[in-house]
Amino acid sequence: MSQKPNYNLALMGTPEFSVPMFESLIKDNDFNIKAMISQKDKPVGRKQILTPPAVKALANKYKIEVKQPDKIKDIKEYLEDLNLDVIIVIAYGKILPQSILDIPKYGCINVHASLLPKYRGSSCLQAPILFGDKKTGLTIMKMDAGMDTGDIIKQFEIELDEKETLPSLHDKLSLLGKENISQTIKAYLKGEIKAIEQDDSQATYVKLLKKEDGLLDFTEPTENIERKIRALNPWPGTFAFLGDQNLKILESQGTIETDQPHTIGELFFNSNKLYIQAQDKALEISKIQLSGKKPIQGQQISAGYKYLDGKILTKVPSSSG
RNA sequence: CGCGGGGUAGAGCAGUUGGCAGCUCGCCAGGCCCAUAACCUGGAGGUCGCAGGUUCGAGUCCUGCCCCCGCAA
Repeated sequence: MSQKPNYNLALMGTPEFSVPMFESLIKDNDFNIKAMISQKDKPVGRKQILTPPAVKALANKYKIEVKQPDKIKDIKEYLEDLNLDVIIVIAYGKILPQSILDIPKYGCINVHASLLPKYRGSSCLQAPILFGDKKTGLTIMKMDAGMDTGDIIKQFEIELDEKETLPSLHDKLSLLGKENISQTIKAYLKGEIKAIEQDDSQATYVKLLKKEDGLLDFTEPTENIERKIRALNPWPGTFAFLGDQNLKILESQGTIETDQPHTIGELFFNSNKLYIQAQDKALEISKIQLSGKKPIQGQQISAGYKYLDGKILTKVPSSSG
């Protein structure tokens, strides 16, 4: 097995999601990883500490050269000199121009966390939870100049759990990719798999999520709110306003039919559990965080926050608590 | 010096104009019950983040420091 690697690769990616898949490619002796390309270090947290992207630690571990260009075009010549067979792109965060896509001999291959052509775009992990889908998956595809429009090499499906959350789905798909990426790409490069065009008529798009997408509207059905809480935590988070302060709702449990009338958006306790009244039913809230406080859950809520009983959550801050 | 909230019993919180440190839960012991996350009785558990200052007296007022968190990114 002391063969020389068959293919020269460059890896492009940024967050934790890419790491297991990249590591699996790095460990494969058929691949020679020439470089890793990632977004620049970003300021993070209250103190704006410059933090490197997750893949950078991986690159350092395996002594792979890392480039973090302002603009991808800045490293065009660098990439051309690497004599690449293929570039693997996983959650890089930017759209690649045709001039870059053309560099590797076999083009660029992308791993996208949805069953394309469904959920093209940025929030493909959140979307299936948000819409209550039964299944989602990974698409490995050949990239073209459009956003997630390239020909499909192979897809892998998974079932969504009823309690699926963003982190749990993230980990499942990341692991699924880790197990399959290496052989799928090799099979494609050897010509054993033929990429198939996407059916554009079936395409749907999901936008990049913003902070305000996490604002909860209790005039919606309970079911929607419950999904939203599972789909949007920890980022961008789900919240509403309690007076002028921000109340994060981090986890919910089951729903109950309310015999007593409650106002929409009203918090109340029932058997020491906290509920929020939505359009049709009330939703049990099992983990919350108030501004300036740590997240608390379960019994601790009724222990210290009994005063929340009867308070109304609103979509806009108001001066009176 | 970006804005703001906070550190009090194992956990979550309250503590008015300075005057014996409290609440809910948990924990320990006992009781009740066919039974229980229910209920009753009793109990343990605190250097009130750290240091200094004002005062007859500081959780509370003043100064400095450490730590945690929300907004913003």
